[in-house]
Amino acid sequence: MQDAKSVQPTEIDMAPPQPEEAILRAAAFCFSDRGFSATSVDEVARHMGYTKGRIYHYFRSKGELFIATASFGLDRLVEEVHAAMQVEGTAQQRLAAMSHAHVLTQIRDLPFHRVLLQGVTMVMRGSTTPDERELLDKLLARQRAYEGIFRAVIREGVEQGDFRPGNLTLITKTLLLSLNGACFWYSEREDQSPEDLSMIADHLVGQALFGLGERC
Amino acid sequence: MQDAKSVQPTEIDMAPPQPEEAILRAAAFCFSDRGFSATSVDEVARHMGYTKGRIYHYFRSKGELFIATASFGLDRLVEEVHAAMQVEGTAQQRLAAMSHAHVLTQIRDLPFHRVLLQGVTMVMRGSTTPDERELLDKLLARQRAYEGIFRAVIREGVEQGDFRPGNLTLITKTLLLSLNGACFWYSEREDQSPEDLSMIADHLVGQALFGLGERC
DNA sequence: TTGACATTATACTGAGCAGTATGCAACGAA
DNA sequence: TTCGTTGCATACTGCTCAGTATAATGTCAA
Repeated sequence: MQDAKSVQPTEIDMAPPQPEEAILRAAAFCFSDRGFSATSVDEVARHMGYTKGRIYHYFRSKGELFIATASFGLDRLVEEVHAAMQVEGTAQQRLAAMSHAHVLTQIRDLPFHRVLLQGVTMVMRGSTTPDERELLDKLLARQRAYEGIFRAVIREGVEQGDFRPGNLTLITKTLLLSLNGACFWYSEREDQSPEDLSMIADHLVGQALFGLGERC
Repeated sequence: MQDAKSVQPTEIDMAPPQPEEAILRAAAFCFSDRGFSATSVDEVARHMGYTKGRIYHYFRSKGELFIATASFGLDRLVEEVHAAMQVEGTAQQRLAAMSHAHVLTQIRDLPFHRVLLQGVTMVMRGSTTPDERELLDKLLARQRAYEGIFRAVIREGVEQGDFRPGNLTLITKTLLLSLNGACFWYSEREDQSPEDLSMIADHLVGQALFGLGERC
């Protein structure tokens, strides 16, 4: 019927066409649920209704799978926040837009972002191959760069008198931690309409930005 | 020389007199460093220069050890914050004192509090004996109660017009998460004099309380 | 001195798991 | 049709680890 070949399936449809992404989703679910060490590769495979062979066909090790999963989450954040920071306005307004995008992106694909936070740093001490080590370093560098985007905008806001001055690193880290709240306490319960989610995001952004001492 | 028996060794001296506490400290270090699942009981024992036998003499399982470790941290928080909330003054002043105590207590025994946060909830899904389950439930209940103390004071502050109103649960969770920042990014580097620590605590408390919209 | 109990080490067992080897089916190209 | 290649499943291996059994040592009381 449809010419399946002509339409490169770029985005997420009902069934993920790329096996890689299906694996990543299963991995995100399991890793975020039980942690890296407590999750077995067999478990991830079973969660998709497949077996280990499939995973090791696409990923070289459990560690690589973990890093790829976290990386996937970070990709989404970078995309969305980069888009959001293009809005015109004061540093404060841009920071608000970025924060909003950050929270909404996180909530949309919560498992990935839980994995990303789950101590990419802590979880994989030692016991990593050089290959994994390299991937991990790249991921950490990108994470720092992501944080740097926020820091730059905050600095601008401080210089423009929108925010009160202070230790920029501490300010940034505290802001982002507040924004990450959903990763810690959010659980998809009954209702949770898109409006609810937006409300939660509004609240988080509001309290986090208030913490910067905006427009007082 | 000294009559060792007459002086019940209540507090932490150079060498912890209670084997339980020595074990808890080693466990806190290891668990916070590599996570629950990735830490073996042998590792904890080696970290003290002892062997597994010692640990299993005092704790019935690895899970119980983990819960006891987290519990120990929570005990300290409850003690200190209860003391701090006795200060006279507005709700805002009491909350500030409590927050300060919270942060300083955390930094003083960081490994314990990292364990406490390390997803007491997430880390131990399934695979727990009924005994462990019961201990875990008690711990979680106490954790909720601890959060409740903060919520009560915040509510009071809102009623007195010190803080802007909003979803009390979200406000409380965001406040505490901000205060917990040190558990995520603090690393004991070179200097770190008591003054530095106090400065960090001041900053965290300041930004977190500002987020409540105090005295605007 | 003896016996009961507390404390710790050592040795062992069984289970779970990461990673590998191999086989097999489907598919496209020659 | 045949052959190579991709995409998986199945079976196996070696290791790590929680928990246990046992023994050795110390301590205190009678």
